[in-house]
Amino acid sequence: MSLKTQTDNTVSLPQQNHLLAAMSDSEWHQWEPDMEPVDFSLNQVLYESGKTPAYMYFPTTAIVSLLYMTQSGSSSEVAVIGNDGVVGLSLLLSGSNTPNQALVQCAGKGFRMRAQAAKNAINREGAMLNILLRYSQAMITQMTQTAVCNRHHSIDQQLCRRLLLSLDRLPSNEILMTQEMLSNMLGVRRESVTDAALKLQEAGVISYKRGIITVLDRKALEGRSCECYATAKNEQDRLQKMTFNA
Amino acid sequence: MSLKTQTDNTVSLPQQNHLLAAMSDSEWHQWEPDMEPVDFSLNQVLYESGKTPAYMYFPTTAIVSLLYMTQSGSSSEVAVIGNDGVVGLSLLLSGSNTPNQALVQCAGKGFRMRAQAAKNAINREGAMLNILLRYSQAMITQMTQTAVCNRHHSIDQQLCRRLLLSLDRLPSNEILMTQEMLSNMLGVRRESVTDAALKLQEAGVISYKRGIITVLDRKALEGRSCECYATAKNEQDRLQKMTFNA
DNA sequence: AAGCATGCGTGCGCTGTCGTACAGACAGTT
DNA sequence: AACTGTCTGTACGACAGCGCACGCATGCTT
Repeated sequence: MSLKTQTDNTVSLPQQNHLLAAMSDSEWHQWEPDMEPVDFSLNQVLYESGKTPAYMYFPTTAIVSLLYMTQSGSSSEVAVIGNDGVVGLSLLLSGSNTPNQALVQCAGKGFRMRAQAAKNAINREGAMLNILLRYSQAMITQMTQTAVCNRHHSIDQQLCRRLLLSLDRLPSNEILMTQEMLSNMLGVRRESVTDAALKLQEAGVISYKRGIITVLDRKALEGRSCECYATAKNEQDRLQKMTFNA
Repeated sequence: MSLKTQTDNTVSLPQQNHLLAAMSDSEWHQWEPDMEPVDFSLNQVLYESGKTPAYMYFPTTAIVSLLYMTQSGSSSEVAVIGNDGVVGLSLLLSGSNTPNQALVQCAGKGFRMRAQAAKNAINREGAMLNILLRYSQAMITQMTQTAVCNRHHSIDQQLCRRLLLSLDRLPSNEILMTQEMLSNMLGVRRESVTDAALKLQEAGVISYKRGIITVLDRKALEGRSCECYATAKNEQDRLQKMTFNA
């Protein structure tokens, strides 16, 4: 794996994560002592399927995806989490494991908090509980959309949607992602991704170069993507707005 | 629609719903005044996509499915809710709407509570909050599994899975469901359901008769279904056990 | 500068599912 | 007993996506 392995020495601020940013100062001071900065490296596994997460993770520049592995070895991504969310919701919802794997899709920074500390913090019943509940709703929306998309839309459309999901969580228009990674996320053959990506490239929407995708025309990407992208994004934005107006 | 339209005069008890049954007596007494019995009729819409649910519904003998409609008019079921759960989780998670429709798939009884009363009750911070949170986790598992299943498994397998989901929530081995209803839930053509159902019938697993499916060999159904059924069920059982041991 | 692993492009036959169109069977109604 | 709407079965061409098997290009390594 040779995709940009340089270490990033810049500092990341907690407020870059939307959920942490939504906390009041006073509540944040309660959380802060238990919160530590972390570097996420590409393909790092944050937790395995069936195991209880040891931490709750709040990405700032990193992107994590929740992958489900089938018995036959193929995989599918069911949710994408960036600086808009948190990894380890099951600690809030059940204090226990989930049947999927959390994999770092884009190296970067973030913060984490030990499972027990997170549970304690949530139980202090501050505003964070509601913030996390609303995020759970956004997560459910995303999963719903994934299910529907898997049933009804073409690989071409799904690729566009997936690229937009990454794009929304990145500062630039450059996505570091091989076609093989994309195929694992979409749950399709690598060759199918090649085909779809070629179409996009020929149309001048993206340019692809050994694991580096540059998005040239975002509007076109949105146009070619299925409704799923817009629907999930609208819902996410709506819930986020509620959080900041609370 | 002529599938058994007789009115059922038997009484249904709140405890038939697993979530209500898990409440302590003292907490139940706080909820009881706001809880009213309801009859769910076949194809009744409990809430529309995009609207805020007016009630939280706790089915006892009825079965409700959450359907997502695509722009092109096709639909897909993303979750099934029977006496094991509650319809209207978004009232807990965001106090607001969800992008799907709740449709009664099997007429029956249950209880309901006005949205505001439900929110108030939850905010009293009894054990019910945790019960509902755990159920949210089960719901997420079910949706995850639906997404994966839609991607990787055949219609034959999915039909088996779907029949088991109904079977688990019904007292008998008879399911009242036309092939058209099944096709709407699975998000496939009605003819594809016919094909799959014929295979099952020829193998002696079910017998099909104008909207009445009789399951003859449940084990065989489980064997022919994909892993998704077992996975989701195990997780659901695990969470339910946690609830009752709490 | 050569070597090698990784990532991408291509071809081909196969199968599952779709779209469409229609025919037969059953149940409730008059 | 005939009628009508609903539910189920059948047929066939089209095609998206799969599995497999290559070949080529690129960029890091030594």
